[in-house]
Amino acid sequence: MNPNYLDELNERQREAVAHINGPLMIVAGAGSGKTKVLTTRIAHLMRNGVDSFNILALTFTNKAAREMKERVEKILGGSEARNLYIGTFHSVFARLLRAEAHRLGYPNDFTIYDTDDAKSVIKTIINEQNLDDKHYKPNFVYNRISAAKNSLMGPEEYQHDYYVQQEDMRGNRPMIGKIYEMYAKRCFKNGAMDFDDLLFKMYILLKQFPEVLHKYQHKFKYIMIDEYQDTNPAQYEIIKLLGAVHENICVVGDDAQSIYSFRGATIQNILQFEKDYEDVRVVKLEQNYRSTKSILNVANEVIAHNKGQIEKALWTNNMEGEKIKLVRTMTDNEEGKHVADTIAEQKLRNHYENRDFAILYRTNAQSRSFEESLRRKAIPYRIYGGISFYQRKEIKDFLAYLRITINTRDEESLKRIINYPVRGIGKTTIEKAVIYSNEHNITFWEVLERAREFGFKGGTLEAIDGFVTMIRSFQAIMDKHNAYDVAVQVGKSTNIVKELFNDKTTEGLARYENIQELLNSIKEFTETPTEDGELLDKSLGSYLQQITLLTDADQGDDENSDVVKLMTIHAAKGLEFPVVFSVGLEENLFPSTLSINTREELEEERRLFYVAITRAKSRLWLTYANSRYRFGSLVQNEPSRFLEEMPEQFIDRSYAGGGAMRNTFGGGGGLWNNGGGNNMFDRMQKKTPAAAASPAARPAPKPASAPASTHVPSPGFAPDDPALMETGMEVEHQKFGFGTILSMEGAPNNRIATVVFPKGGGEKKIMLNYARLMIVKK
DNA sequence: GGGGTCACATATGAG
DNA sequence: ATGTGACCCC
Repeated sequence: MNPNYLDELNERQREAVAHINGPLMIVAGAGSGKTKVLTTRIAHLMRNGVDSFNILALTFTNKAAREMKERVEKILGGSEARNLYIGTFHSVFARLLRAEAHRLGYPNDFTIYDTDDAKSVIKTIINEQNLDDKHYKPNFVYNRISAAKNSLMGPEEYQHDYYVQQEDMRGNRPMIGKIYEMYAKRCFKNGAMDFDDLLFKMYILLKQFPEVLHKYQHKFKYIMIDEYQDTNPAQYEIIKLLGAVHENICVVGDDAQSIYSFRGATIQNILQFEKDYEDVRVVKLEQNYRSTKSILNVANEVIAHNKGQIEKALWTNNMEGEKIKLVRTMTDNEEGKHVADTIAEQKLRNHYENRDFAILYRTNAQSRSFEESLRRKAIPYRIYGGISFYQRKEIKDFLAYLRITINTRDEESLKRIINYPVRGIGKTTIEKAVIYSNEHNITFWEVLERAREFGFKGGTLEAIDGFVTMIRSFQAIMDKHNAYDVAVQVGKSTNIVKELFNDKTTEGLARYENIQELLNSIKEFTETPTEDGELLDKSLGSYLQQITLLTDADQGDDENSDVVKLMTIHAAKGLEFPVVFSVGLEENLFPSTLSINTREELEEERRLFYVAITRAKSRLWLTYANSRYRFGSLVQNEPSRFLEEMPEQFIDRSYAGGGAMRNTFGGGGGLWNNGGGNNMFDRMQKKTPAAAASPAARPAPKPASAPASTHVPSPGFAPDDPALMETGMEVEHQKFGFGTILSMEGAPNNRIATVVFPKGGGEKKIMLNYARLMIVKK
């Protein structure tokens, strides 16, 4: 380690790094070298005799954790760094829970449910309870439950909390407490925890088992928390418990960047930190190393509109830089076009590369117009966020096999795949099994294991037994081999890989590629050394545990790819880019209609805008459109109120036609007459590139979906009796054409044939009772 | 089972 | 505009 590492820091940074014992709060403004301070501090602790095993550092994103790990490794070397506990709240707690789960009655290889899994369970319960899912929307119920857990409120407390009950009564949803209770029971029965449980159960574990608390209090003598302004009450209490003995808690945060209240975060945690502990040392990092003076001045003035902040003054030695460019366009499509044009122009003029640009928006749905315009100009880009790879159906299906192999209690996964690929276990069978499992208070899986005992017969029994045998064979592999070996076998035994390979439609091809990508990533997992302390555990269990906690943003972000980045502002927190486009600055969109009802909500939107501005290093564009498509119809929006909060001298409005001023007269339809009476608009419109050149206003036509191979039935086509069909026969189908029966399954009176149609899309499962097949050759 | 049609809701943000 | 869930047919 460079012995002069302290010299590379400014005075404030050094003060923070050098503080070893006792509570410390680092108020770190945007771009003030926060990560550098955190990593250097870890090195400094160790240099002063702290054992690497005793340090815990918690972040919010995998990305932040990875960056911290890498930088600490660079300072310390890999072997020492490996002992540190650095990770996200969720992943670290998942790991600790995995070690202690048995105390809570959970299997150690418990399954982690993502949001979709959780909502699916909730939906099942709502239906079981015969509640109207239009009124009890799974999404809404999920959010209530999530909020409860984040405030450490269990089902009991929820149902007895006066205030909460009042709220549910007002919305006429008195059953949410009951649903919560059943949901918690179901998750427990399934051996599953959702994201919020990783915090909630962690708290319960520490609270109920003093010996566990004691153990970790003494293990983690030094605790560091990144993005402290985004912690929720559950995280807050856990930190408090863990740090209670040594009080060596170092929190780093910026109240101006608190943007996660929807996840239960309370800005109060950081505002109150000084009152939580005795003798809190507060260090403020106020020098910004990232942005130009123009950018920083605009950011500072915007955020000054919020009340009740920790007092600080962010400044920079960087040069003044260009003014912030404000752009108005007519529609969202023109907005996209303008941004793409500007990127092309800036690449030429200022020698930027694609990777220097980021387009930041308020909602994921806004990405579309930018994708189109970038594609049309052949500018490579990548979208972060949105539907994650792991949420794709085929991926979830495949993972469900792996999950079941690890944890047979997981009914959610079991139901997903019990009849995928089709094996003749239909709705009736599943419903029966659910009833038996409830009656005998055993798991769904146990019903399947004892299928004969429960009276399943014939083809159904055969199918169930076959399924059970197959899963057991996976378990046998799992006991001796790594995650990849199991996955390969799953692909083979279930026929999923082959089936997708034979599907030659565009979607089928994409699905096949996704599965291949999944298999590759599992392979990669087993072949690269694990970074976090859990050394070289390449088991299936270890793989599954981390996979659910990955986000799209964590996927192969290779530094070499030269692409424009598109993401939400939330996803951009903690990142920086030479050139930023903050787009869609319109009322109803940013600030969002859903977040302007209270001062707190509006202030959070403003902080979000602040985050957007402060991502930019040297150039910043702010854009908005007069009208945009929403739900297929055009809606008009006024410019965002935030645009009025910026200091004029740092803003270049020449592309905005003065339209940034809101209509102060309150007259209807003022969009075209506003701007405080200036007549710039007509002149400026002509200068707008978007208005000047649009030779091809039509979007490129979408590629026609793969032409379905249309089969014309033979002249004398007449379906034959299903009872006559046997394996090996050649048959004709009205649509799929000629094919050969490969195999048969299912009960005698409900047989399912696997038929390969060389010209009709490969292998198909055909239910003989319904499909009309003609025997061509026996 | 699977493919088609139609109605309908749907979209803040994310581990 | 796009995705889904219910419903119907073969």
